[in-house]
Amino acid sequence: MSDAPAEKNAALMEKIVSLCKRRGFIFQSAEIYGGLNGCWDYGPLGAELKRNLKEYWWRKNVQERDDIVGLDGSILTHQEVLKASGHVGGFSDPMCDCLLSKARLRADQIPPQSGTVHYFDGASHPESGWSVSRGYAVLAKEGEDENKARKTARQYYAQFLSGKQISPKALELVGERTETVVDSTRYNPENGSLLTEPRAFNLMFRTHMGASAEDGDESSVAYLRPETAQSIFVQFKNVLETSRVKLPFGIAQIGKSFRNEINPRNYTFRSREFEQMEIEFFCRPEDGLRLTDEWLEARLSFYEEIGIPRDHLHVVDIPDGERAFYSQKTYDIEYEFPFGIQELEGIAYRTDYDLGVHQKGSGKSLEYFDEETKEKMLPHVVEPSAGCDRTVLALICEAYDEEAVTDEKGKTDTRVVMRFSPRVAPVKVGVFPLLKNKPELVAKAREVQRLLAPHMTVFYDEAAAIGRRYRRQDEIGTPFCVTIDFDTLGENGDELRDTVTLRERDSMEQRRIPIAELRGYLLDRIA
RNA sequence: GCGGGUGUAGCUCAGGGGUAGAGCGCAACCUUGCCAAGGUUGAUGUCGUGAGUUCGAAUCUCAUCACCCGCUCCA
Repeated sequence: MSDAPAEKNAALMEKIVSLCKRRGFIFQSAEIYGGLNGCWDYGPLGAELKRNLKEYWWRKNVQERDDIVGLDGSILTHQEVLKASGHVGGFSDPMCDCLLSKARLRADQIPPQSGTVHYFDGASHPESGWSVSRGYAVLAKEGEDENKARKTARQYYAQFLSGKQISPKALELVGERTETVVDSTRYNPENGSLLTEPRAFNLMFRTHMGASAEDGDESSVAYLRPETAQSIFVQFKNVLETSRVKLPFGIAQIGKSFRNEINPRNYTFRSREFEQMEIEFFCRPEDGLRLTDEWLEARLSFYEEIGIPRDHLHVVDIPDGERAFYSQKTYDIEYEFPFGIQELEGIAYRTDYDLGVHQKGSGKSLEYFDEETKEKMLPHVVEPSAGCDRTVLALICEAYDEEAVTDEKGKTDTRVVMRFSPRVAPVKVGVFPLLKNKPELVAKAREVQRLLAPHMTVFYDEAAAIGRRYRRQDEIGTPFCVTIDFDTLGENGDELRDTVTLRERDSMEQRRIPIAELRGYLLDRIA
């Protein structure tokens, strides 16, 4: 694969990041203090965009359905919840790094090895007077040449030469001694090099409840939730008893989750603090697989409705062996980001695993009683789990467009347009007086602003030339602009009195519309 | 976590041991006029942060933080 498209995409991503900052969509968290790794803040426009996404998701999935109810659970999570769910035990993998090759290995996957360990204190190069003092060890497996271990050690010490023209072969090893070991996992099977101590990568944020809790007080430990799903399972019984819902039904939640990602990357895509939009849809076991397919379709339609076309999405049917052990079916919905095809949402049929572990963990029955069949059963669950910030980023990437426009004089320039669906666009309409030094125009424009503001996000702008104001709105994706001119005031006849210019973002076309029709016209197009 | 790169005005970037630069943008004013128009005026920086070297550091050295690329990781 040529790297030209990759460079082009990196440049595109940089333009998007730059626009997001310049126009107030996304800022780096704590920027004036040097930034906080993996954390981002949404500026005025980003906040509107994200709210529009969340509100539309909630409206479609909760308010417009009678089989899904909402929940807003606490972020601080009881440690027993996450022990039962498997996060406390299974959410951290001890890792070792090879001191020589820098390869990273899972500590629990290193095969035990036996042989002779050669320890060294350091190395020197007598001719130049260079030396390094640093402990190191190499395992020579049974039957292996011990000179190979020394060669490996010289390669290790050679990395400290920092640019000096000295061959590793010319290094003298210092303080060699040997020891026989059996079934050690401290050495890289590939090259015998010593590994770093295994370090646990706990991906959960741990904290202590209570202002006077001590760090060592295990009973005070709580976690910031790594997913919103757990509070849904834990509150399953309460929702069931208070909502009069019957299978199949869902519980939906939008909220922040936290994961100590080893390496946050790709702008807001992999953040340490992020927002999820999750549904746990409970059902009978026999309906699980069918509902998983239905949810996939429903979710693909949703993305289409917010302006992400289906042909920019990829559905991955996660094969056997790659799914979580409790899942019988998992689809990933991926989007073509400039930095690669990456996951937006996972739709997983999780069987009765979650309710099962919490029933066991809490000792409380989470069974559902079916009035018709008189049977008690543990519901299965299908989980459409969407990344809110990832979807916002996808909306931004999808909307970004550069268009060459040629004016009457034949001069060409580039118009940057965020082609947001009007449904999610942070600002719905810009309202401008043609000239700001004419009080009548300003007064009329303010009147139009007041007329529309209760119904949609309006941006009033009187600064600079009218063309510039249009372009400014293009860059933040405002789908419509309204300009009040002297015709509006009736200077050119009663026919045009109280009409305005309505300019459409994508086509740049203008039409004349009476102020009285404005509200209805716009509302029809932004719903 | 490793390797490489970057960090100077809101943005894009130039500069380089001796008073901080450009373009664009931004703000104000003028213009009866609709696609980044023209004119006049103006503001903006701990040169990422901290230490060291130096008479003097944005510039050299070290550390640190953040971002980007590649590995790695991603229940």
